[in-house]
Amino acid sequence: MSSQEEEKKDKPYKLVIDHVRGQVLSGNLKPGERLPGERELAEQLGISRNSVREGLRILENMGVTSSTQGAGHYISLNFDEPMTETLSLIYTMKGMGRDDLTQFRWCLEREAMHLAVDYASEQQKILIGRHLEELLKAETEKERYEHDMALHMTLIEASRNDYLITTYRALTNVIESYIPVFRGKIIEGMKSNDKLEDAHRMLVMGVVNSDLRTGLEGLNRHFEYIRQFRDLQ
Amino acid sequence: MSSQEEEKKDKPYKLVIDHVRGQVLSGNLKPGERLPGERELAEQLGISRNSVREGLRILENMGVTSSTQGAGHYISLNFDEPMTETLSLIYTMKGMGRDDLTQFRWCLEREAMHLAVDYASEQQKILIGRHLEELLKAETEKERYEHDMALHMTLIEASRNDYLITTYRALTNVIESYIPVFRGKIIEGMKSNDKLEDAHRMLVMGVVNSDLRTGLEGLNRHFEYIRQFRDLQ
DNA sequence: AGAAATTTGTTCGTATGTATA
DNA sequence: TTATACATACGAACAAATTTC
Repeated sequence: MSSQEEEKKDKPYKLVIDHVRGQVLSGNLKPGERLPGERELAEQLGISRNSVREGLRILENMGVTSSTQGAGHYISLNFDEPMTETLSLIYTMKGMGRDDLTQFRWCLEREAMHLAVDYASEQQKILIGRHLEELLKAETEKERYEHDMALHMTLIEASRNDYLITTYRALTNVIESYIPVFRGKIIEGMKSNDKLEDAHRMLVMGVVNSDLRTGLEGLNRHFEYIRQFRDLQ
Repeated sequence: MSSQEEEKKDKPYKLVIDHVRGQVLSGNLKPGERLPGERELAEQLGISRNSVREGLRILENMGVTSSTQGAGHYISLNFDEPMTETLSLIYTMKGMGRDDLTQFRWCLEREAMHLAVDYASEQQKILIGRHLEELLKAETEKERYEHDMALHMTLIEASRNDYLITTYRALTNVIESYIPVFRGKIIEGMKSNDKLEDAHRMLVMGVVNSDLRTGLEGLNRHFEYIRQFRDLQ
């Protein structure tokens, strides 16, 4: 017998997710507000408390809700971190290629540069300049890596586009999982290479001076340089 | 008292996620392969079966694993759909703005165009052409919307960049949740507007003829047109 | 301040349907 | 067909933290 055309009875835990999503989207449930108790939800949805918990765990893991023992479940106020973790786990699990990742980063940073020259705050301009200084005088691999990442992240944040920022954060997490591979190739190369330093200088100068042309040129040099290492691989 | 510096005892369900992630990343567990039974996992990790289930549910929801009653849990072979749902739920819940969304789509499609003129397969060229035809002769709002989406999705897929494709798929889902709002404004406007039709024609022509300049021009006209509706809002 | 009630955290037990040999 | 292993789902119990009175 075919078992495909049966009525698809959604699994109980999905009821919870849909219910909460609906409440949030309808504005009925706002950030910071408390959800009904697990037992009450179970009764409302006609499922067991265990199933309710499975659904709530998923929401918690995505960063939509957070729970405190003894208190209850709440709609999250700031759920960047768990969201980033979930996103990056998804990307990582899919096992996508590094070339695609680099290409995608390039794309996002280019867009960010377009926006950053218009929207970067004074504070962000100062910050990205500081990251550049730190990067140039860094002495250990780890320092270089961290200031490099911080510099690029500041560029992205200066775009003030939430999708851009969120997506890039997740990519950064994915890169971390590649580090054992990347480091030996790219970071080591960064050590004594003037080209990369110049690229970073131009990139930052573009943001600070709202000079799109210079910023994009720096970005291009930066990724052209990285691309070399791909070709050697 | 500060409660930040306590030993962070990971919640039981996180042990499951980390365990599976580790097994997948180490190559010890490959797509299609079966996980240990829930009871066995519970014993291995020293937690209860219910906690194991919570962790597995999260992985299932992200599309990393799938389970069949009676058989067991397996590493997914193709987990695009659940992954997309999770991604879009995250985006939706974060409640990001529509302007940011449009800006981000523009960015992704521009990059896709750059790649598509080089990498689009013959089949994809035929497909995107067909979507254009269908779009031009569509009569209902729903038809127009669906062919429009399919056309843009084909462009993205022609880029052959997994990150681009995955991210855009999620965005498409987010858009669906905006439809009640969008439809009255944009789709209605599409009905009798030649500018948008021309934009789509140029866009497709660019992909089919590997003509980057034309493709980008079509893309720009397309999004410039959409931008109008933002300003009116 | 303290006790009681409420709520989540975690586990165990059990009944049921499904897949597989 | 039968037997076994397994996931599914529910219910109950106790621990731990919080809130409330």
